[in-house]
Amino acid sequence: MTDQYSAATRPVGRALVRQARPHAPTTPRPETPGADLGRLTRHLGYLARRTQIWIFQDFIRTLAEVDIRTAQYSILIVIEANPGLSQAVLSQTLGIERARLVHLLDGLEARKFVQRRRSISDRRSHALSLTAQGRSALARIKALADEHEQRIVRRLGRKSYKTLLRHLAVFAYG
Amino acid sequence: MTDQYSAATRPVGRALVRQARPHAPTTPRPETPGADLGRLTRHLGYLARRTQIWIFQDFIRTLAEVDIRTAQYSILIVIEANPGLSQAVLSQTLGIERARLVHLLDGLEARKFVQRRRSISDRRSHALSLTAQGRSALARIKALADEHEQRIVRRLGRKSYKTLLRHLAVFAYG
DNA sequence: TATTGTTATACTCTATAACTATA
DNA sequence: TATAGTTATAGAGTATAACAATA
Repeated sequence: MTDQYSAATRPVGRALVRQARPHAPTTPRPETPGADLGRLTRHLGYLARRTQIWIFQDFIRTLAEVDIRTAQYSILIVIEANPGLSQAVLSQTLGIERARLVHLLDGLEARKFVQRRRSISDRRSHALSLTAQGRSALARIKALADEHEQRIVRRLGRKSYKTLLRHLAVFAYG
Repeated sequence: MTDQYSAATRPVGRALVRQARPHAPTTPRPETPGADLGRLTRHLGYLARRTQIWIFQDFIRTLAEVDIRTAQYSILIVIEANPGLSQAVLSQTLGIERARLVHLLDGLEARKFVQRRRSISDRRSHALSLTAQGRSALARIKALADEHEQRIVRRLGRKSYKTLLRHLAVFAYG
């Protein structure tokens, strides 16, 4: 499912609001809420959701120029770190449904960022790898992702940022 | 949009896996990933996303018996804290699109948890409030939500939990 | 029999536009 | 003109089932 406590996305830069891009942020802003949130502010899930939305909005805006969104980014990074891995393992690693992964990889393959080759050891599975073009694109993509991350660091302060990175790790691995 | 770095939901209790409930968790598990996540573990957005998914799964499972999901819960709580507020303000407060809010309120009204009355001051808007039945249901709902929250506290440890609550607040308000 | 990748379907949520009734 | 609530539609993401090829 991935339901929501609150939901929605947000415009930060005004230049991008009301843009042609489908699903670009335009919605009600989380900040300075018009009414009392009650006990929601005592739910970690609510805060995690608002945080995730805020960060993803910034990520998407920052990487709009290379037309890469979060799921695509995570796929490129994991393939880079594990060349030759199968779709099944990639699906398991990122928690993306294998059915959905098919379409995401179709898109990245059409853009010549990713290659699917038949595995020699198990001919049912595909060995995934980045193309030269994919590696080259990824350099720029990572630079933009770093820019994005630095914006978050500035927003939180380095100390708070580090603290969060450390304490949230339990949910992502280990 | 609300795109994703990684995505997906997860079964925690095995009893509920492969259940009839639509969109119940069944997907690949984040924990013990099969491959290297690379720099993803250094992105706060990735960690926030995995955290949100983990927590929402637990919330949905815990409140399945009262058939309340995260968005519905947040609406009930904010109406309770701000009786008489309008849909516009509720939308702004929670960051839920007003178009979507209409359907969510339709459902809660059909269950007699929520009431829409014409505002006297501005006849365009609705004054929202809980019904007696809604208040009574909310007592049970809150108890289950507290149970859920305590499970997160146990998972993280109270100190880590408190730290996260404090540091994530910046994204949700202020 | 079980797994890999694929296709298909249904449901949820997000983004937008257009409409009505009020202001 | 503008705003509140509503309706409708399209795009993204999630959950499932079923199928072909392979193990």
